[in-house]
Order: sequence, then C-alpha cells, then structure tokens
Amino acid sequence: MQNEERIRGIIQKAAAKAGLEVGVQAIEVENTRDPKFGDYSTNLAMKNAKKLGKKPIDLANSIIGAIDDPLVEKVECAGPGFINLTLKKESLASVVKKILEQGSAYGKGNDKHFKINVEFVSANPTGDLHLGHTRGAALGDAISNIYEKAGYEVTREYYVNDCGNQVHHLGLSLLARYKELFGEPLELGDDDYHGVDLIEIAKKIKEEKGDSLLHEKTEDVLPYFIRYGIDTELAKIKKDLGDFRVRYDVFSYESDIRKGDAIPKLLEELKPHTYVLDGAVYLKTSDYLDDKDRPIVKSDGNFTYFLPDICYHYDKMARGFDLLVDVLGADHHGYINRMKSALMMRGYKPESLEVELVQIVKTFQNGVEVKMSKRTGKAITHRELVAEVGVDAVRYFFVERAASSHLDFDYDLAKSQSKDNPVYYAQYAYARTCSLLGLGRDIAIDPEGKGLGSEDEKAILKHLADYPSMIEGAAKGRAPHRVAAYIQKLAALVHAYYGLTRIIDRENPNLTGSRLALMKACGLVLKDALGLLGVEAPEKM
RNA sequence: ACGCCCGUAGCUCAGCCGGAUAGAGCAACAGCCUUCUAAGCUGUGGGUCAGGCGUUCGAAUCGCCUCGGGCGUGCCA
Repeated sequence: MQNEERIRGIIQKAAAKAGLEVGVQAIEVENTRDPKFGDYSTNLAMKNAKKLGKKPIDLANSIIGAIDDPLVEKVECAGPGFINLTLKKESLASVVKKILEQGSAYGKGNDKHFKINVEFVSANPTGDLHLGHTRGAALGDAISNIYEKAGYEVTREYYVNDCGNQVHHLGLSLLARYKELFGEPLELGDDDYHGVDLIEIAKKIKEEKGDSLLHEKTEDVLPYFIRYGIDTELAKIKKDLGDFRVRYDVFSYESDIRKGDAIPKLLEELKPHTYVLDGAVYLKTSDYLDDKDRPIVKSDGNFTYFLPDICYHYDKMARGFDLLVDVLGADHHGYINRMKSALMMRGYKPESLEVELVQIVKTFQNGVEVKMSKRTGKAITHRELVAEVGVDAVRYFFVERAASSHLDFDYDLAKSQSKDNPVYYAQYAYARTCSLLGLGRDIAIDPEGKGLGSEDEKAILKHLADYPSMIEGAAKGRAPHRVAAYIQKLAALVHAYYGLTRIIDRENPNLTGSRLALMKACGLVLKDALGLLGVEAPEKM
C-alpha cells in the first residue's frame, strides 16, 4: 500500500477515537513541501473543528494523542491546525523493494472493468497532418496509455471521413493537378486543396494511367480520383502516426457506416426528434443540451456530416463501451452538446461521451505566425516537425502542457532548442541510473534499502511512493502533463542526488547496495513513466 | 450579441475538488569537471497570480462584474 493510503487509515482510526467519524476518502493527505513539516500532512482538524464545536488546534491535538502506529515516527500539530506526520525510515524505504519486485507493474491500477474508447486525430484523409494533429496524437495516445496503466480497458480508434464534401474537393483538386501535368491551367477553388503534396500523387496517377483520364467527363473519373486520393493520403497518415509511435486498434470508415440501411434506419429512429424546414431535416438537439437545432439532411437530400457521425457514435456505444472519449480540436467545442444530445435521444447518459478539447497550436516561424490550413498547404506539417526535432522531443513537448492551454509553438526555437528539451533531462537521469548499475554490478543490491534515510533519499522515496496515486489522478483528469511533471521532478531528484552523493562507495558496500537499489527503482519508474508518454528511455546517452 | 477556453516571473507553462513563505524549465548572474556520463550539480536575482467586489478562519484556486486574447454560434467537416 502506498504511504498516503496508509496514513489515511491511521488518521481515520485516531480521529474516531477523538470523536470524529470520517470516511477514508474524505481525509486529505498531502505530501509536505518542506521537511520541517514532516513527510505528510492533513488539514482534517481544520475542516471538521467547526462541526464539533472545537478549536482546530484542540481537535488536532486530540487526534494526535490517539495516533499509535508502528509506521509513524513523529506527529505534530502546526500552524492553524495541520497535523504533520513523519514516517519511520523503514516504512519510507519499503517502496524500493516493492518497485524492484513489481518492475513495470508498479503503479498499475486495479482492474476497473471499465471499457473506454479513445478516438483521436481522425484527420480527414485530404492532406498531410499538421501540428494540431500532432498534439492530438501525442495526447490521445498518452491518455490511452495512462488509462491502461490505471486499470481501464482501452480501444484506440481513428474515424476516417472518407465521404462527403471534403473528399469531393480532394478529388477535384487531384484531378486539377493531374490536368496541370499535361499543361492545362490549374483551376482550384477556395474550397479545394492547394497543398503541393497533391502534385506528387497526380504524378503517380500519370505514371499509372498516362493521359487516359484526361479527356473523360469529370463525373466519370472523379470517383477514381477521390478513391486514389483517399487511399494515398490515408496511407501517408498511417505511416506518419506509426513513425510517431502511435498505434490504433480500430480504423472506422464513414463509408462503412453509410453502407447498408443503417442511416435510413437511424433517420426513422430519430424521426420523433426531427422536423423539416426549407426542405432540410433538422434534429431537435435544443430539446436536450444544445442551444439550437442542427440539420442532419440537406435540402438536396445529402446528409450533413452530423448524421453519419451520430450513427458512428451509436455504433461505438453498441460495441459496449462504458465511456467514449473524443480528442478534438478546440474549434469543435460546439460539437460537444450536439453529440451528447444525440446520444441522449437514444437514452444514453450525456456523461457517456467526454470530449477532450485540445487547444489550438499557434505556430510561429521567424517570429511570424504561420497560419495553418490544409487547403493552402502552407502549414508546417507533422512530418517536417518530427523529422527535424525527433519523436521523443516532439511527443514530450506536446504532452508537457495541459490540453486546455493555448500553445504558442515556435518552430525555429523548437529546432534550435531541441537539445535543451526537458525530455533529454529525464532521459539522461535514466541513463545515469543504468550507468551506475553497470559500474556497481559486482555489489549486492539491497532491496530493503536499509541504509537509506538522508533528506534527499527520503524525498526520492516519497516521490516514488506517489507514483500510483499520480497515475490514478492523471487518468481521471486525462492529464498526461501530470506524468510529465512527475518525470521532471523525479529526474531532478535523481540528478541532484547524483550530484551531491558519491553513490558507489567501495569502502561501504552495504550502503552502496541500498543506494543502487534506490537508483534501480528510480530507473524503473522513469522508464515506465516515459513509456506512458511514448518516449524512449535509452540506457546510454 | 451569446456560448466555450485562456490571462500566474523577461519567455513558455505548472499549481485551480480553498490551506502553511506562489513553483518548474528557459533566459540572466556567480561558482563546480585529476573520482560514478557537465545533455549534469550548487547558489543568486526576478511576481499588484489581468483588475474590482464578494463568500470564508483562510482565495491564484469558489461566485459575480469589468478589461484583454483565442475559438465557436454553416443546409462545412
């Protein structure tokens, strides 16, 4: 059991003796930030004094008087009524043995028997991924990893919009590029894709088909160009994501959703919630959470994107997930209540869908903002960034900050500072632990950590003991940046310890064995935490 | 106009289910390589937590208002 949990139990027992009955989870135990306040502290007395008509300090003292536990070294009342506990050295050191025994299973949460579908990126296959997608990919994958670590069952999914208006324009743009190769003037509209990557695809078509498609009617060859464009773009996206160490369990295709009679059946099902206005069919989402109704069938008879999207989300729910998580760009926030409303129409709870909004990445180059647009093709692409800066640094960078924070990303700075990226600091800490273990491989490791007990060793032990609850919190908050913050702190503790302590001391093999065990534990946790963020942990740097 | 996100050190950001002197990295400054990797360590400086009012024993954190920035409010996706 981790320290905070144990302390909650101790406090609860003592509080009961002092006349205060509280649930274990209602007891807030926090790591102190200053050793003079002991190892852990709780504000329980301050929170509950009024209820009992006592002064916080008096209540604290009567709780303290009732504490009797072999793990506890010292208890004190401080400030306005904090109860500060100091644990015995041995109880802090016990985490080392646990980590060494459990290895990468350390920090793994209990099986929650809770199935979560995480959908992320889901970029339209109409061009290269841009930096917004990079952030979505890094976050979606890390969130999935953290969920799994915390004991949830996760399916990672990508929804491919291979129908509708956008891919129609992809086909038209590709056709225009194809014709351009034969000397015809390039005609691209505002809604078409101007990205130069289409030229390469057009060249391939030219190689395969020559000029055979040149003089056909547009409507006859357009489906071919659409299909070819989608297949090629999607293959590129899959490769880019794979190179970024992002793996998916399921790719779902809008074209599959539209097959058969699923959509007409859905329309029939939703009929009580619809009305016709100006020839278009509207869904009464405003009866639920939305502030206005949304069209699902256009007056020309085509579906809006929303209808197959509803069908898709119903499909996901029908597959038995307890929770759907959509990682979306912040410009989709209007979509949340729309889709929740649709889910409610079938009787699902609105909480069965959680949307993780990823704020816009503003990109700067030479101090000037680079507007991202797949259509103009001017944006810095995901591929360029990763090639320039490297997977580890990019993944870490995009996950280091909360998804909700607006991110100013300076491309030139990222390139020039890639050596200063905090990820190297963490990787270096790991490499150092490996190096020490290599140098001291002839010394017997002491998993009990008997010699440990200095202030910096205690700080490390406490931080290691925090790992499981950090995982739990990061999962609940879908907050990979907390893992990054944890890693930074652990790396800093290791570096500082290394800098101030001669770890391998051949005059003192017992103490060295304890220290090496501590370093091994740190290495295991660092590697595991970095892995959650999709970052590698090299043994040498 | 309305809705959502954001405003914390020179810069990029943590902290936000209220708690003890507000943190980290980068940048700046001063030190540390004959001993375990200097991609490192030690130390210093740097803040009206956008502003105001309120709730509270206690507010960066909760509520209301104002200001500033971003996004959204398509028969686009």
